[in-house]
Amino acid sequence: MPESDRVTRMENSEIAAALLEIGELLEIAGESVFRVGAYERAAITIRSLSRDLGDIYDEGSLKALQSIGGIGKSTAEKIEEMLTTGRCGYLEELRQSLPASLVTMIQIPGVGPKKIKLFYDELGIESIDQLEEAAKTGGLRELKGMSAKSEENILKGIAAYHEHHERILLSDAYPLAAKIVGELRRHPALEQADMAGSLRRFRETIGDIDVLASSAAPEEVMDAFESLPQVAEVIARGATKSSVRTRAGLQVDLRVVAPHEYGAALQYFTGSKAHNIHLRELARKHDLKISEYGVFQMPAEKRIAGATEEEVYATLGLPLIPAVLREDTGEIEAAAEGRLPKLLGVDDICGDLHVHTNWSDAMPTIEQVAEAAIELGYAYVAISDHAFKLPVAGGLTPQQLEEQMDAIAAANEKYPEITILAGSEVNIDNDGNVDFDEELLARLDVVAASVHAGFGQDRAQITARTIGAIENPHVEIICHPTGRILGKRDPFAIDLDAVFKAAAEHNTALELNSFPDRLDLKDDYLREAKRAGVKIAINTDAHHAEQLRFVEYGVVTAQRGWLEAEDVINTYPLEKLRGWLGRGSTPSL
DNA sequence: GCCGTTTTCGGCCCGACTGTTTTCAGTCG
Repeated sequence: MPESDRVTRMENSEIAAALLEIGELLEIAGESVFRVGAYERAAITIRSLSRDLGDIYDEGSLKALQSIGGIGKSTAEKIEEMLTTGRCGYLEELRQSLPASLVTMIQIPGVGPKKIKLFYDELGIESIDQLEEAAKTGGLRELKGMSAKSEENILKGIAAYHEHHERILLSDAYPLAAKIVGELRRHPALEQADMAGSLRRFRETIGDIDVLASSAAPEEVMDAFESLPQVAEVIARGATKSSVRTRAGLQVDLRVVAPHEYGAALQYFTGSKAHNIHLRELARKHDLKISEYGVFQMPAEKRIAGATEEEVYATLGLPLIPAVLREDTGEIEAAAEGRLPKLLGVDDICGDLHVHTNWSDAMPTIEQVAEAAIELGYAYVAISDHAFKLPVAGGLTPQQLEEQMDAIAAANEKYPEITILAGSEVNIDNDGNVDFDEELLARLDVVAASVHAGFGQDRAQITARTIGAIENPHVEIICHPTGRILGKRDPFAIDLDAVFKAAAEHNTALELNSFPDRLDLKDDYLREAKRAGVKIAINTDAHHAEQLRFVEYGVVTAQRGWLEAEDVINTYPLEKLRGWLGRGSTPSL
């Protein structure tokens, strides 16, 4: 296919969005929940693909599309239409019968497809603003099943939507959740408490915080929970469950169960939804029923497990599946076949290969970086400041880089307990070349290269640039390969498949940037990279000494990508790392 | 709409809470 056509071709994210919208419109129209769910599942699957649907289609046409799990004939045909024409006739038809703006109302807490349909049919309401107006003027209470109370709740839901309809970063949610769990654990009536939900799975963004507790006195625990200083409002309260909204606008759900049910509840409450559905389907085939209360032998409903998660999985003949893997992307099959990965941990990390100092745009001195790295128990840390073609970040000139190498040599004298590596984060220009001449690059311990400009370039160009850097024998790591910033900037249109292939061939590592709003490469892509034989470097890109601790977010993301220690070059001891870098064992002084 | 070690048709995970319901629908996770 000529490049000019390729540029206009719909991308995975656009196709996924179209399928999701189809599902949402069908849901509002009152279609079967299974049909709706099929579109939703297809959209989720497509979002997690690292390969472009266009490439898959070019290679194997409709049949290749259908070989993707959850995509059948009908969806494959719609994808084909979108790829070849850039349009989806079925979606356009649906938009004729129902206004597309209705789908945004699904995001209002407490408002679902049935009510949206009701408001549209009876009152012609098509937008959140119109709904708000109707609720304020008492226009909804006349409708069947509605009252003044319902209007009040809808207004609350709209306020919550405006305040907080985007997911928040893992790094924002985690400390808050840890504090809440910590406070609950101090309560005398409490037996156990843990985070659950997407937070326990360490997803990169979090919709709400789920907390699970066990106690013989649930009322007391829920009272204590609702009295926490962070709580602004109690949304719902039942016998076992309490939902609150924090002052920051975040919803926190607490579920309190009996101690003997804790494992089943933790399993259920951790999710993901798709993992649980798959697990429960599997259970049914074994004449078992899994719920948050336990595992039951059917049809007698005899309870056979539930105190621990291990027990729950064991009833299906499975080992405990780590929470980070529970996304129904093959972990249940892998567990059954005894091939779950041996996930790496923070303790496996021996050093950080991408840290900035006050020589360029960051705060800490070389010495402060060294001390922070020593505190983390690292064997090495690489100073990789910006290079001169990025003047906005105070990039180092060749002269300054040489001076910095001397300063690093001096710091190595001062801190014998750690090896400070001389590195650089060079810029990949439009032709795939990088800063500094070969002689200078060769004298460094490690060179990392990044795309820092031209994010909007087309796929061919941005891919070619990156591959140019991968092929450069002096470049060992490609930093933040997709350039995304969560909530701010989309990934650029890079062909990761081609990048993985080149990186594997030239033995160039790709970075997992641990900055909480980057996490780039992301989990799904890490897994694809591993399959392609690519090595990963889990770096922080720290600009403050404290940010070296962001490595924890990188490690959990790596776990979600099924990575093992051997896949990650900075789990290697110094000599092995030097061997991999191919720069010999003589420090560059 | 998808899918198949009971099926190419007939299923599709399971339960809590709210509000307005006198037995349940809608929403949520």
